[in-house]
Amino acid sequence: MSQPSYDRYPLAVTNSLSRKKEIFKAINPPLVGMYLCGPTVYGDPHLGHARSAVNFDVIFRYLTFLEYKVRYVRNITDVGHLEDEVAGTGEDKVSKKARLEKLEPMEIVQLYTYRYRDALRLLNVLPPSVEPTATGHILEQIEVIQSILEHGYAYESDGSVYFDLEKYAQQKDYGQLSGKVLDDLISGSRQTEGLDEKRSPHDFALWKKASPEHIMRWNSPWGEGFPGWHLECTAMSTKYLGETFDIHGGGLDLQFPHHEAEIAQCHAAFHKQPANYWIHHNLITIDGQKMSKSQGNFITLEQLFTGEHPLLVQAYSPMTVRFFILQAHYRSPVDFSNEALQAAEKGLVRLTNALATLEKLDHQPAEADEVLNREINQLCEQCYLHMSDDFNTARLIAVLFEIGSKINGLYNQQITLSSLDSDTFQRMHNTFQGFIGEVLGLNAEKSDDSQQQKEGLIQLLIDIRNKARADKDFATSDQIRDQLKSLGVQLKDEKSGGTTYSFTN
RNA sequence: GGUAGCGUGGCCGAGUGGCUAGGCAGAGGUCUGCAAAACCUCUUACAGCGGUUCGAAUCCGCUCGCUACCUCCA
Repeated sequence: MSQPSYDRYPLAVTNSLSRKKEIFKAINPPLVGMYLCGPTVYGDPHLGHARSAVNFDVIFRYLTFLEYKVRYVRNITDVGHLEDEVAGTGEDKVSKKARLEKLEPMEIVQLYTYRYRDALRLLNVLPPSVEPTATGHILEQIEVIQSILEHGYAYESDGSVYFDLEKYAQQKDYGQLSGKVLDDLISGSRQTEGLDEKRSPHDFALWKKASPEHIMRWNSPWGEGFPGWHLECTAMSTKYLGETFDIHGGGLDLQFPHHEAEIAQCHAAFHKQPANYWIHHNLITIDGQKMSKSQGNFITLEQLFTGEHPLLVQAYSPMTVRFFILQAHYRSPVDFSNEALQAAEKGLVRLTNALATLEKLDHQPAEADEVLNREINQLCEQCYLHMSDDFNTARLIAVLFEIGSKINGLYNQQITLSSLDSDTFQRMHNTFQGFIGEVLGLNAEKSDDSQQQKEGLIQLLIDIRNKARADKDFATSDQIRDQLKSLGVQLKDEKSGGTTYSFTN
């Protein structure tokens, strides 16, 4: 009967293909297919992985919030990602790590896949609908290669298969995503040796012949080998989302060459574009420099959560990190600093305190204040409008702080609670809770048994302290409050005479 | 060199041709046994120089500074 939310709040997304904001139209609503390039699992998850996962988690959550039915595919790269893609001479990243640590490649894959998932769970990132691996889709990748060969955009050379970029660029529109022209690439490329197999240095491998010592190898029509890095995403997105799907995402650093190659492969194999909307999030910098493996300045998530890193003055909770990431728009660069993390930590406390206060409001409508009701309703409306404007979490959070101030005012009785009508109060309640919890995913951890025990103990101390206060034994009451504070529990004496508490770490 | 982008108040970070977010930090106040939290008030910015305009931080040009991609990276 009622129209779905996505019709009421049309979504604008910045499409990297056109470099413009476009109105999002799903191919087959309410279904939405979304693919995100996940990690290559050969090392510990770091801040950059967190940003990618959190940014797209919120996109996934908001689409779902708007009543789309989203199939969200986020892959795990466990083969084919070489150290030097262009020369094709680099070692496979997973293989190299396995060799260095004297482990089987699949042990490396298993170890870092679990670490990645564990870190994301702490960050309250929802699991994707499908999390496929490259090694689990060798057959599909071979099929894509065969299709590209049949269409004449690839060639076999000594047991390897390469994408014929020059031919493709002559006949199709290459470089639409990155704005790069093949001629520039060729003229700007460095001299490389041992490229006899390739017709052009920028032809990329679809299938690589395995050298005798190479461990990760599979049978194929071209002999034993392994798939090229760009290919897996084409094969897996096609399998689970179709030849053309709605949204393809990834980090800005993947735009070229990875995503450009995906577009070329898809056109060459299926004569279709893979995705209607390409969404790229910006990267995290540290002291203004890109965080990267090669610079050695990256901070792993474990280090961030424990504080054990030379650059960190303290530990930061996963929710603080999540909030820090979401305070900036996904297309803006984010520079890491302790000051910024600390500010985020405090801001998050303010927001979650307001959320707790909301639950304490006992609303009994009386005479309505129209100005106030209109104001609250407008704030609620803005939450949708900002998120529907290219997932602007920064503006959403600003509005949530404003609603939080209203909630505090209502609780302090500086604003008359009864002057809100029932609909407005309900809407404020659902919007505030929904956007903080369901959309931004900033909800506090669920309480378990030990949590309940802890809360019982705190309540006991509060009772003892309040008795001391009633007896004007402030030495005792202050001692309880000070010691609880040093344990990370902040007591607050309310005007009404009761005492509440919150956790400060 | 080619391509893309950025420069906002003490800090972080939105946004936009006129209504000039938000958070953190700082100052003062209300409340409180004292605190904490909350609330109120204050500090008012858009690199520089030109141009378009009734009006620009927002559009255009130039200058300076910074970053990313063009090699692997989220």
